[in-house]
Amino acid sequence: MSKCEQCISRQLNSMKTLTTEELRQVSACKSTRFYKKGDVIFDEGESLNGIFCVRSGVAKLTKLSANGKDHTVKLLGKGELLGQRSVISDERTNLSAVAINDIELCYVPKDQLLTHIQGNNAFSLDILRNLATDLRGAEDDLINMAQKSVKQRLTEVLIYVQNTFGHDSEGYLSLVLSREEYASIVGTATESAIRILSQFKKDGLISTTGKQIKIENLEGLKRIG
Amino acid sequence: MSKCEQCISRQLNSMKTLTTEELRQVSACKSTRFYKKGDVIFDEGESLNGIFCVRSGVAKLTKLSANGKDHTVKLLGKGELLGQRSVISDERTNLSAVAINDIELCYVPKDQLLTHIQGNNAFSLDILRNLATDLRGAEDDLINMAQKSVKQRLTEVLIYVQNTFGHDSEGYLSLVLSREEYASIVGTATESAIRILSQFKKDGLISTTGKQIKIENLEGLKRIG
DNA sequence: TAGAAACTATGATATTTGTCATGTTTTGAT
DNA sequence: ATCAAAACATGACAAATATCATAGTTTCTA
Repeated sequence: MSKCEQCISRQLNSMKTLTTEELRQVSACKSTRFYKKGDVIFDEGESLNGIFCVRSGVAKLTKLSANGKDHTVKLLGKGELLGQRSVISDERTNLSAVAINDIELCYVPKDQLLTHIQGNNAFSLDILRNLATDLRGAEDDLINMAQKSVKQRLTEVLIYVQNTFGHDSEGYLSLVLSREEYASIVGTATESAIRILSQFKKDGLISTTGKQIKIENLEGLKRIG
Repeated sequence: MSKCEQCISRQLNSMKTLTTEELRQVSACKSTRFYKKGDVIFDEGESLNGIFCVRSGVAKLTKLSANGKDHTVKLLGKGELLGQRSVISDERTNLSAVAINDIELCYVPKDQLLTHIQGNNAFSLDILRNLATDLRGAEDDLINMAQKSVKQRLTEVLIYVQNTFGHDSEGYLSLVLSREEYASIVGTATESAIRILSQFKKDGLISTTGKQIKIENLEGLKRIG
């Protein structure tokens, strides 16, 4: 099995502050897990005994609402950690994690995380900073949700997906999401998301080939947000 | 000036994990500040050189939107800390803090906070847990905003205000907010908030005397949320 | 305590968004 | 390659919410 010491993802999160010896310990007890598109990694209300680090693929954090739909709170790509919040505050998860495409995760047991938080101040400080940043992001999202229209929010998500996950040589967004998934992120009805994307096509802001989306006029989109 | 060692508010936040000696240090360099209703404690985009701890009164964190209205993200009462997020991640604030009524705050310089985070593991772990809890709260709020109606959100805010800040002997909510402030918390137009509260009155769920609000039928309200 | 300013109230109307229905296209498994 | 399932598309309509206008009430201050 591959070792944490050589893992590139590590550079992207708090693990980068661990010492060689600490990394060796993590490496020794971590396990790698594979999930297919649509697989549930953990469910809302579960107690986690460890955290997950994304090696490849993309996951989403979602919450089921009263009316049966679910809302996507966050997308997570390479290097990002799942479940650290629940493990740190020792609560059950308030969100489910689902694989958006085939995904490879490293699972690190809870006690490893907690031990190094206790023992390595740089590590805990880095996690502290990450949480602070996440919190700021959540506040910003909340305000967006409260103050912006569905069209504006969808625009921002398109730009975010391009910036975060990139596009292929032809310009199509590398991360392919269904209209339903876009709706779940934006917090609207699937039909509304479809309608707005159709309008964007007519306006020449985007083009599509099946589920694939290509941003044709980034500046035009930005003008909406 | 009063000392931190005897401060009751301390019990309510991470300061409770500081040692006697650490508390003495904090106490030695803290200052107490008074603000009147409506005063700005700090502004969106400011760099903070310290954090604030609420001794008495209530503050709100708000963000100005493009259309000139502002959205209230959080209310803060006795013992709660303002600005810790910005100080920890060493970023400018993304929110403004405003006094909702006359308020007394303790100001603790940044370096005190950071020194004790570095030096006292229990302290930094407690702040970590608090941030994790705040993050969960922000995620829950985001989902509420996305999935619930204005009426449901307003109901929840009324119940929250009663549970958090209590009511007087006659049952009126101790924290008096204008309809505009309720609208800003809920994320709606002031007229919508007024209309819904009027409806609640007609339905016997609440009663009002001027700006004062009294919950008459808690169960009825809960049935809406 | 009078008067101004702020706040509350409510109607009329416009806009945004959601829901339901129905048909077409794309995708993926055999 | 074919077929069923999933996803996309669009119209018609309903519901929720915002906006504008206007008037009454409360609060605060001089």
